[in-house]
Amino acid sequence: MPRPRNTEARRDQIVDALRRLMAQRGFDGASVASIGREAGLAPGLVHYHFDNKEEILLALVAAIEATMQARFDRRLATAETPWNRVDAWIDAHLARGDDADPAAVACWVAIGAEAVRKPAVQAAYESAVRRDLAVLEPLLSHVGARDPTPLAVTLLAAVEGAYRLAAAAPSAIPGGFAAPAVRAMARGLVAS
Amino acid sequence: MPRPRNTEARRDQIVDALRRLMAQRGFDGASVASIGREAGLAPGLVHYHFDNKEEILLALVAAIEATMQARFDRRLATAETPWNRVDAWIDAHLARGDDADPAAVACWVAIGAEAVRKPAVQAAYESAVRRDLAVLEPLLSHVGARDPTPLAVTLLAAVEGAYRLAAAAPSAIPGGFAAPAVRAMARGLVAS
Amino acid sequence: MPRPRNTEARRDQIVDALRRLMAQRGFDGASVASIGREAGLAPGLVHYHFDNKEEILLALVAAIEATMQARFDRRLATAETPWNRVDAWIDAHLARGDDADPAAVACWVAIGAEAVRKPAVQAAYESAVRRDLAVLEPLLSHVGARDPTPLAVTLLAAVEGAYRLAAAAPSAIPGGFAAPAVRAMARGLVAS
Amino acid sequence: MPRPRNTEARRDQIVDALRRLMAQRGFDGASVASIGREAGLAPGLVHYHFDNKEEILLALVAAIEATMQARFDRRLATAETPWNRVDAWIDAHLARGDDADPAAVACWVAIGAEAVRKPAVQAAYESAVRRDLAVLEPLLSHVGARDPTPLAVTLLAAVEGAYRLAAAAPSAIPGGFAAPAVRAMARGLVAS
DNA sequence: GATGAATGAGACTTCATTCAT
DNA sequence: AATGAATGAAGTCTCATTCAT
Repeated sequence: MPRPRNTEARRDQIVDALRRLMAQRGFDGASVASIGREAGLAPGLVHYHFDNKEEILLALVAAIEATMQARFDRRLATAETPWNRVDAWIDAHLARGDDADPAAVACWVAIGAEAVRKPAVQAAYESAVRRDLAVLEPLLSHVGARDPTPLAVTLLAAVEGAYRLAAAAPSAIPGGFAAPAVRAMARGLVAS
Repeated sequence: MPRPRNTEARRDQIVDALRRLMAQRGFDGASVASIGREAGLAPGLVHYHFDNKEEILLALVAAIEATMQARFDRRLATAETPWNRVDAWIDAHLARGDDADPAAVACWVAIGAEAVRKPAVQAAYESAVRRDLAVLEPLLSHVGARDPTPLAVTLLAAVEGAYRLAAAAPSAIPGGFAAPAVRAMARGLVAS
Repeated sequence: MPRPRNTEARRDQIVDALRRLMAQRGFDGASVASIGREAGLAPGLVHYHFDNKEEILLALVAAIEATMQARFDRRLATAETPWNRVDAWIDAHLARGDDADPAAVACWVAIGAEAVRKPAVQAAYESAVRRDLAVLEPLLSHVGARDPTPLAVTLLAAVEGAYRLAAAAPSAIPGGFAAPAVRAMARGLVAS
Repeated sequence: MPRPRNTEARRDQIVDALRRLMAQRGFDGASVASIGREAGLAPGLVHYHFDNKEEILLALVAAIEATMQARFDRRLATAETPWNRVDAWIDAHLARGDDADPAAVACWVAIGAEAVRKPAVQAAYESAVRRDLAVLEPLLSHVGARDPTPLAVTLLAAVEGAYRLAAAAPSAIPGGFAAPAVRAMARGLVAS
């Protein structure tokens, strides 16, 4: 009578624990033991489900990306005009609402820093960036952008920078500035 | 006949060593021992000149900020029109040239991540952000921006995001896109 | 099939190692590494079972106190008169015999010194003192002491001082003087 | 033109700084640098006047002993009867008044602990004990003690124990109990 | 699958002591 | 005498990872 598999559930628990811890303490600050504790698991179990700590981080990158994709899909479903679709992309990334996830934003900032020095994380981060740009570029073409690539990169840069400012300098910037500002920016760029 | 003080020089050496190491390995990856080695100093000497590792990081934040300020001042001296001055600000942050400092960019990305969880670093980072905005806002007013604050924040976000993409996803984005893109963005935003 | 817990046994091993080392070298002289070595454990294991070095010291205070209590209980069982019981208390603390523990005496001297500057140790030491006095006072009442509190404190002071002299100035005082001297002292004090 | 000697004054400054620091932090807790700072001297100067840290401690033992001797001499000068002289000895050690020195008491407790493991300190401590006993024994003879040595040791033990309790368990014992209690004890012992 | 102990390297930091000036 | 930098060993503690059960 084999014991029922629960690997997937366990992995999710662990990844979620890392998300919570990393948002507050960064990656190095989240010890494997603390991850286990946060997930309600015995210390040794973490390494049963993941080969090493970096694997958990990579799984977290994928999880955050998937969440973001889902947010965009929900908004895209009700978008009717080409500009609505661009706004859906912007809002999926920046709007504050029920499905906003400040912990994920803080994690994403930390993930970017890890990507600088860990090749595997850099690869995952770059894939995420590429996929995001691949989604955005056609939307920009449909609102009339002639050379959508640099435009998309610029919008993404603004998004990533807004994350950083929100997470790392919250009291130096006005709250909620990002989504409308980037919408305006998109229009300005397309017009020019 | 007291030994002459050399603390300032030593501190600079140490801060510079951290800059080099942190660009490749992040803050946690740069051990105090490795900083001493990189600076060519005996292990115990680092803690003679700095109380703890975080102090070195704070000194590095100040140093990078000062460097940036100097780059801007150099460009401002030759700027003749209001838009020249805005471009001077953008180029000081983003242009690639003799005085570009990729290591500082990578450090800055790591510094933002540390700011999320270390109050003292957050305070230093926020101060830097505030000072940068205080420089930029009047420049934007002079090119006709009516509400310069959110505009300045948006430009700064784009700059910070460009740093992140350049450091963490270099092969996913075109090199050198940032300065011209942000110039265009500034014009589009002011016009709208 | 979880690994069986052995924390209690390990903690005892560690506390015992500290007892041996501290008797010769004091608390600061007993490094955590040397404690692990003395206990026959891997270096990192000490901090798995104790959060920090002070915790080991507190456990040692409790262990020494328990040993002393057991010595007293053994003697009390055969004491028949009220004065026998007072003598049982004195001998439990001072008599030299099979169950004497010179290492514990040396440790106790060091513990008193640590108590001066470490609040947690002071609290533990004060508790031990209070419990000891609470045991002694009724015994003194039964031999006719009218105001037993200062009397008990004085006897305890003599005991603590005898420890100090025995451990710190062994060749300046006659060996074995303490128990009979304190017995005589008790009689003299009660009579006066 | 040789610079005027000030070695003695400097040594006193340093010893006094150790007295203050050691009372709060113990011997290991008083770093040479902190001693220099407390004395208002440059760090390197401490080792110019003392070969090593232990030498400072030995000088402190001598200083405390001398202070105690002076307190006794002052009281002895006004003592008229043999019991007055015994009381002068007790009060010099225990009475609380203008010339009481709680810091010295705390230091003395720490010194006893150091004596357990440092031969040179043990030697100094034993000398002090011997000298103290050599002063006390004749006084006890004059009040009629037949075998003054164990009696003197017992009184000294009570004094040393009172120091310990006062410094390490201040709130567990009544303040000011010691001097009268030891006076009573002396009378009880001599009578028995 | 799960548990919790075990391992050993390495992190930051403190410090007594020495030395150049 | 005096100053303050320099040295290098050692200390406490953390941690990713492995292992026995």
